[in-house]
Amino acid sequence: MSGAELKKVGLKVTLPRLKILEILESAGEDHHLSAEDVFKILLEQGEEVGLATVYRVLTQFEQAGIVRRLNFENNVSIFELDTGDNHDHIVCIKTGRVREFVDSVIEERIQEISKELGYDLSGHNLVIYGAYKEELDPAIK
Amino acid sequence: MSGAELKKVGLKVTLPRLKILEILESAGEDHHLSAEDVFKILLEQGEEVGLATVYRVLTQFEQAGIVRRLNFENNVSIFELDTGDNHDHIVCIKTGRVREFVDSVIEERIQEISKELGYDLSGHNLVIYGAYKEELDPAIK
DNA sequence: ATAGATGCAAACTGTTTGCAGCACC
DNA sequence: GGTGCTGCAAACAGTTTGCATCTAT
Repeated sequence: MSGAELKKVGLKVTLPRLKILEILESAGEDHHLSAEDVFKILLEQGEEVGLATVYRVLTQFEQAGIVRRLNFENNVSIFELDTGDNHDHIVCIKTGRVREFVDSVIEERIQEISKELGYDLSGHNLVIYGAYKEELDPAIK
Repeated sequence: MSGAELKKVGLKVTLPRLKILEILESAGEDHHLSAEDVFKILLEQGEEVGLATVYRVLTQFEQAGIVRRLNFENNVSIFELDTGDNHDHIVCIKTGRVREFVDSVIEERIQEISKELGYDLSGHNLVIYGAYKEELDPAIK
C-alpha cells in the first residue's frame, strides 16, 4: 500500500494519510486501533496531526474501501486495513485482545439466511466474546 | 413480566420501571429501541421520566438479565427484552428495520470456533446487513 | 492557481454522574 | 429514618464540523 493506492481512489498523497496508512499496516492482525489509538501513535512519532484529521482520513479510507470500521462494545469504532478476506473477530473478555478468524461455514450460512429471509446481503458483523485460556498456547498470550 | 420480576432481582417496583418494561414488551420483535426511543415514548404517554432514569433503568435491567443491550452501527445502543433464545439480527440497510432470527448451525459453529481457538465462550454478537426485497413478502414490509 | 487537505476550536450525540429531594419499608 | 429511586443539570467520551490557512497537483 503506497501513495499510488491513494491516488487511485482520488485522494491526494499527503503526509498524514501516508503516516496513518503506515500505522495501520504495521499494526498487523492483532492490533485493532481506535481513532484515538492512531492519534496517540502519531503523537509518539512526533507528527503534528490533529485528531480531527485522523477521523477524516479514516472515514475517507473506509469509503474508499481501504479500511474497515468495526463497532465493538462500548460504542467505540475500531479500524483495520481491509484485506478483503472478510474475516470475523473473537475478543478476550479479560484482556480485550482481538483475534481474527475466517470460517467458511458461517460465511455460507449467512448467505443462506439472508437469502431465505429475502434480503440482498451486503455485509455482516460477527464478534465472539470469550475468556482466553492462555495455557493452550502461551506464545500467543 | 410484572412487578414481581423486579423484586426478584432486587429492584424496587416503581412507576418508571414498570412503564419501561411495558414499553419493551409492547415493542415486540420488530421494534428495537434505543434509550432515546424509550424516552420519547414515555413523553408521548405523558410520563414525567428523565432520560437519565431511562438509561439507569435499562442498565439495571441489563445487569439483571431482563434486557439485552446490542451495539449496532453508529455506536448506538439498542435494548430488547432478553427472551433467552439467543437470537441474532438482520437489518435492512434501506429502512433500518431489524428482524430477528435463530440459526442453530451458526450457534454451533461459534461454539466450535471458540473452543478450537482456546476461548471460554461467553457470548457473541452477529448482525447481518442487507437490502430487504419487499416483493417477497410485502406483508412484513 | 486552485481544489482539496489540514489544524484548531467549537459543536454535537449518546451516555454517565453528582446531587438534592422524594418515596417507600 | 435510612436506603434506594428520581429528575435535573452538568460532565463526559467519541466523533463531526466550520473556518481560516496551507499544500499537492
